[in-house]
Amino acid sequence: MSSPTTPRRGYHHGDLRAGLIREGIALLAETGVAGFSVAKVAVRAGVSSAAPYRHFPDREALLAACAAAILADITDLLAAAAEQAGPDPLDRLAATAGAYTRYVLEHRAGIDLIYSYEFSGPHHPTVQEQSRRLTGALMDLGSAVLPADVSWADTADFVYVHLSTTHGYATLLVKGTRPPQDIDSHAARAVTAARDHITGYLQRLNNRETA
Amino acid sequence: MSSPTTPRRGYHHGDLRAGLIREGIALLAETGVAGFSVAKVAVRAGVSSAAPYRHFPDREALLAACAAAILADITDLLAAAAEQAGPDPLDRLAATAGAYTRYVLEHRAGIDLIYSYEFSGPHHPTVQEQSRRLTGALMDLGSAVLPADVSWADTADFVYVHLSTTHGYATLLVKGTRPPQDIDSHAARAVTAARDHITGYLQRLNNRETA
DNA sequence: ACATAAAGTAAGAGCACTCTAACATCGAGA
DNA sequence: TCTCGATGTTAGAGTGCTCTTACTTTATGT
Repeated sequence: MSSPTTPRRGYHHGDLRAGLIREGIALLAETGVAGFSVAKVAVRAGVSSAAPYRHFPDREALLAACAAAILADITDLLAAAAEQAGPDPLDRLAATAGAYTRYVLEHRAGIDLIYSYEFSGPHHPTVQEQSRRLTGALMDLGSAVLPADVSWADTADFVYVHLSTTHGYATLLVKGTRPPQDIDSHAARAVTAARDHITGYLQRLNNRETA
Repeated sequence: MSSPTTPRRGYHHGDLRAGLIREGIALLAETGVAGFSVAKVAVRAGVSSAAPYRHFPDREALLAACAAAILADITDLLAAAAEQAGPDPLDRLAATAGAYTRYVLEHRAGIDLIYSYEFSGPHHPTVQEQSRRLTGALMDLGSAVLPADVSWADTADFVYVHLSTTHGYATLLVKGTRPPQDIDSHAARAVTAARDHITGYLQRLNNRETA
């Protein structure tokens, strides 16, 4: 095996499958799901419009592969951000909001995809698996924040709202109804918003116990 | 069931413009922006595929009209929910989260549109105006919750996060990665999440002042 | 060396959609 | 009543996309 990163040296591409996913994600970032087409991805990857069908049975399979790749990237980034945030559980969970926001701002519309398609169904097991990885990671971080006696279902709700808050904030930012600022500033605001939600949640738990 | 729209009385439709918008919103709810087409909307409204072009210059104009109508509906619903919530400002703002969630769950994917297109630009003044109406209403409710000395910019941030949280929660629900429950229950959770964020935000303000 | 499979290409059938052009019908005012 | 503008209709040109078929090129194992 010689260098595996040879981009299109001759008739064969080298690693077209990975190239298509990469260009697919880039196209999604620019045009959203609505503007996605196998033909455009093929052009971007520098191959004929029939070539992708050697690697994916149809358009939906390529979309699913992109969705799975995005989910995997996000999960890795969130885990890394939590790791970098130090030992405090609240810091760790809140940090994921910053990483998520950063990713969404950098990859723009691609995010719609991972929730938008019916990829949650058993028809796309790869996406489903990556989705579970993401929620699993968040559940670990979330349960570390909450008192030990909080049920699994309540933890799931809590984590779900945390993800929702972050996702909503980041996606609305992308759509650009707000004055644009640098990514760092946006990410910091997302972390603050996440902290506010977490402390509000904990305070409510506390009030309930002392009542 | 030939008419969710006004039944045509003869050759002429009666109010095709409004019918197209209504069916456009319904189609968006079913297929999302990706599945939207003028032709399909025309079929749903019971007219030929050329008829819409008497009322809208092109596909984008019809989409914009749908977006504006959705925004107007949401704004009215949020205002009504706040009114019904009573006098307490926190109750009033939190109630908008429930109304928003309810609307999104009932209209499903249509929500993507109002943020997704570049309708924020000056090219679509109607959408822009409805968008301002929505944020204006939220700003009123938001500033009533916060202490009087909070700046306009900080209030805007606060309101933005409130909307983001709600939007994210509702849209993730629609995409259905969670076990489905009745709308009331989801709306109630959205209100709780909004309250958590609001109290967390207020607590942070308080801590800052007493520091 | 050579058969074979994997991975590309060119060409095109078939389809849905956008939008235009020319014509038909209806309602309303002179 | 009669005409005219608004609002429908049918027909179709043009575009772009998905996916198939048949062919070409390259990598690889024996």
